[in-house]
This record gives sequence, C-alpha cells and structure tokens, in this order.
Amino acid sequence: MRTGRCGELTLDDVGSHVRLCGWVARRREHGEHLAFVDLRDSTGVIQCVVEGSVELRSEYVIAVSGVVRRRPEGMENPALTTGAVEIGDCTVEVLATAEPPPFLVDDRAEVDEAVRLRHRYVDLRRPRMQRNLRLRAAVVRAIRAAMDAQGFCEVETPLLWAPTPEGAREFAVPSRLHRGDFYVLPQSPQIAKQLLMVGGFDRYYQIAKCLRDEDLRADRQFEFTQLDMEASFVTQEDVLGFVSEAVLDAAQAVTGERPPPIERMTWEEALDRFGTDKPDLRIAAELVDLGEVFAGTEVRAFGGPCVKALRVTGGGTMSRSRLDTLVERAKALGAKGLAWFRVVDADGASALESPLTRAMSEGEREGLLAKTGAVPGDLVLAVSDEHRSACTVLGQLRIEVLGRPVGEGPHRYVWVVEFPMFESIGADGHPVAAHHPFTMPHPEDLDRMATDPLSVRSQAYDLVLNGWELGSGSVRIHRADIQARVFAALGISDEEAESRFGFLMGAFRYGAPPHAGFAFGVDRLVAIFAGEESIREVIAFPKTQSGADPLTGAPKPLSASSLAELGLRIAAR
RNA sequence: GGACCUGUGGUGCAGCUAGGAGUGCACGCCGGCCUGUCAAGCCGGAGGUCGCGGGUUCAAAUCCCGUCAGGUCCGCCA
Repeated sequence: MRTGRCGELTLDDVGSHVRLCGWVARRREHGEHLAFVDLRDSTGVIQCVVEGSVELRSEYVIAVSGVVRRRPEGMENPALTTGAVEIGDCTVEVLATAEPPPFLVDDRAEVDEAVRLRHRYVDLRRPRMQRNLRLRAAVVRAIRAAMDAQGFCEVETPLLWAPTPEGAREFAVPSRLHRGDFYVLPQSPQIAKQLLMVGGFDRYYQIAKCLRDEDLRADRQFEFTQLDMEASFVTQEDVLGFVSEAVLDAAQAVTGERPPPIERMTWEEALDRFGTDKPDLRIAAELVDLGEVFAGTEVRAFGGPCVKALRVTGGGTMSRSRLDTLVERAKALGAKGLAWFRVVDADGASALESPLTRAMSEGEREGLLAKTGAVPGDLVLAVSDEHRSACTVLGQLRIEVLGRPVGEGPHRYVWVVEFPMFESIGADGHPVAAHHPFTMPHPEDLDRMATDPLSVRSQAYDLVLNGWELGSGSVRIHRADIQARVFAALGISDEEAESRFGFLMGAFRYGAPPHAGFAFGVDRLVAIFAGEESIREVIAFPKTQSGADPLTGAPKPLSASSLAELGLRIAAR
C-alpha cells in the first residue's frame, strides 16, 4: 500500500517515486494552483506539494503518490527532520474522511487530560505519545533480552488467582461455575513465582500485569506492569546483579549510554542522610546531625532526642509568611515544630536571624553554622524529635523546598539494602512486617526476633531512581523453622498461616530451594526515561484518579441477566 | 475518609478580589481571496446550559451552600 514512511525520507531519496500513507497534519492552500499538504505517519511529517487545489481537511487519511525532490534554495524547513526534501507532482487519494479533531494533533497544543483520555485515539497520534509508547516497547525489549541472556525463563502465571489477603485490596472476579465464589486478580505474582521455584524453574521472569484496588496517584494505576523475577540457589548479591543488568541494559538501549554501576546504601544510612528510604540523589543537600551542637542545650525546642538540620542554599530571602507555611507543613508531616535560621552577613561574619537565636549560646550558634556549612544568604531548617521523625520530616521538606527536578539531570540509581524486618508495633502488640512475611531476616539479627523485633534487619532491598521507588525484593524464607518464628513474631497463628498461605507452606514441605527475587515497575522506569511526571503518559489507556476510563466509560453497571448468572445482587447504597 | 487547585463556544486562556446585557484574546471550524508556504497570510462568518443544583440580590460567570468531574497530595499501596 505504501513504499515507505514519511519521516524516513532524506536527500538520498531524491528522484524516487514514492507512495506514502498517513494523516493530513496541516495544509496550506494558495488558490487553485498550489497547495502544501503536510502528511503525518508514525515516523514524522513530510511536505507534499500539489499543483492544483485539494479537497482535504485535517486528519483525513490519505495516500499520496509523487516524486521525492530537493526543496528549492531557501525553502528548507529545519524544524522538520524531512525539511530538506518534499514530495512533488502529488496525486492524492482519500482513504478515509475525518471530522475535525477535538484538539490539535500537535505536542504544542496543551490539552486537558480528561479531553485527551476521552479521545485517546487522537491523542496517541501526537508525537509525545508515539515517542513514549515506542520508548516503552524498547525498554521492555531490552529487559527481556537481558533476562534471557542471564538464563531466565519467561513463565506466565494466572490472572485468576485465589484470594490470599496480603495487604493491598484485591479486585474480585465472581465465578459463574462456582456461584458465590470468587477469584481475585493478583496484586503481584509473588506466591506463584515462589511455587515456580519449588517447581524447579530456578530462574524465572515475567513482564507481569499486577492489579491493586488502591487509590490512584501520578505514579500509581490500578493495573501496572512489573518485571517480576525470582531465582533459586542465589544470594541477595546475585539478585542485585541480575536486576542491575536488566535496568542498566534498558537505560543503555534508550539513552545510548550505559550508566555507571548502581551505588548502594543501607536503609539506616538513607534515612539518616536523606530522611527517606527512596532518596533523590540529584538533590545534593543532605541532612546534618546537630546532636553534638545541642547536647545539654537550654533551648527547649532542641531538647528532643535528635536534632537534624537542612541547609537551604539561597533560602535566606524567604519571606516570613513562606516560613510560616513551612512550619505548618512540618507540623502536618508530624513534627512538633520547625526551627528556621536566616544566615546574614554581620560585618563580614555570618550571623543567624531567628526567633530562637536569643536563647542559644554562642557555641550553639557557631556550631550550627559550622556543621551545616551555611553562608550568608542561606536558610537552615531544623527539627528536634525522635530520630526517625526528625529525619523524615526534613527529608520531605528537602524535596519540597529544594524542588525535585522533573525530566532533567542525570539518572541516579541507588540500591537501598538492609531494610528493617518490621516497621512498627501494631495495635495488637505484634510488629508489622515491612515487606512481606516470607522475607528472610538478616542472619546476624535472628536472635533478636522475639526480644527486640524493631532492631531486626531483613534481607530486603529496594531499587530507587531519582527519588522514585522502582521496585523491591528480598531473600525468601525457605526453612519451615524460620518461617514459623516469623509468623510467631507477627502474631500469625498456625491456623491463620494455614488458611492464608497453606498451599505455599505445603509446597515448601516437598523440597524448597533457597530463593530470592525482585520486581520493579516498568511504568515508572519508562516514565523517568521519558521525562514524564506521571505514568499515565507512558500507558496507552490509563484510568483517571477516580479509577474511571473516560473513553469506554468503565466502570459500568452489569446487566441484570449477567448479575443473575453470576449469582450477584447489588446492595442498596 | 481528608486537604488543596481547576471547571467560561471544539481547544487553550482572560473576565471573578470590587455583582450590572455572554464581554475579550489566541487557536480551531465554515465561506471567500491568494502560485513557495510551513502552527501560511488576508477578508468575512458561525459557534455558549460560564460543569450541575440551590441560595442571597432589583440583578450572579462573579458572592454563599451543596454536588459532580479532572488534577496534586495525605491516609491507603504487606
């Protein structure tokens, strides 16, 4: 039907007869003797010259036959990749007419996202979406190649799975044949892949759809795609290597450059230096510990067990009302308060401006300046609280005040390792699992599981890129005795373990190899590669924040007959 | 469950603080002119439930209450 594609024509093609197909991007008519038609396909736009008049409208689908020729001197268009050439002596055939599109098919037109989604098929024609989805395809291709090269076998796992309440809400699917019973859509193939390990597939991976019925965000959709992998007879170190290889290969495939080896830090270090378990290393500023400076201080605001500070370079010009907003923000984040210090120049020396300075000793003022390295024109924010709270509050302010770069700067990957086994003590007095209950505790910490659970580290790890959690994984428990101790620590009874995970525990009785795995979000990785703020921009047909699809109208009521067949009745609201 | 922002011809905005006739801008659309344009240009024209409902008022796009939709975030996401 066509001899080539619009965006691929260059001066090398001059003289060749071509037939091209695509959409009418723009047209410029000069009376009945001359018209320019910009023809667009997935590769780009080319100018077609018609000697005569045309009966075309925007977005008509046409086939153009003509001869590639060099544009006349001075008529080149550097804005087009094909701007050196044009198609001359064109004859045009209309393949399909089109109503005027709801918005301009051009990246320069800013369009409300609801309108874009309602007419996604038009939006997808725009270069941005073409670029993003093709980038996504390239990333997935590279990941598959990397996993294949490392000896992994792709295995599909069921979408219709058994309810195994694990944390995230599950989507339920009613069964017609077993009226009153339900399948659920998997939050992840977690248990399935552990069964594959028992089944002898010692290196498994899958580009898997995962479904979670939780509220949506810019980086969260009901359904999302993960590279899911698991391997037997491996250590944590092996897994980090496998995943690094896949991610760095993907980066190389789309940027042409291989990033340096991924750096690593412990969870404790990430919290202490950046106030978060997903540090954005593009932001240079780190949290500073002022514990020594304010040891035994008279200042009540700094009497907490920990004092942390953040230097805001150039923040000294911030208005009082802006600072008040920051104080409120810190309180909303859970801090008891937020101290601020403007650093000013006083006869060539640095001095502090703050409601607190009067109560501070000379040594405290000097110590604060020395430790933070702040100079006149800077701002210093400080929080005194429990270590974790002080760090997380300042960690959040670090992002909000210093600003997270979007789509700029280098890609800063980091492995965060040695996550705590338990994240807090729950209302029932038992610790709450930070990862999932199959996570292997750190061998050195096993003895403290019953006595001091919050100090127990796990063999769980996250991969973080530019402040986004790309994914997480862990070494799994394959020994029944350790699993029993973890269930006991979590307060999960034998009966409960049996009913929730019985089939997995049963499988483990038949010879479970030591295994470990990982899963990371493909949507997030692609969004960062594409410089997009939302994963919706790298998904062909995403849902809105309320979980609706403006194009199809989903979700919708089911017909009465369908409900009856499934044995369902809708309760009154 | 909660906080904040947004909603005005097909698209993007202004108008709202301080109420006075659907007022304005750009793009698109329709018609006309135009033989080298390129987000073509020039002339003319059409197109509106100011998201929806209620209230205040002589009078509401504008003020108040509610509601719906979209977005950002908190909760939630083992």
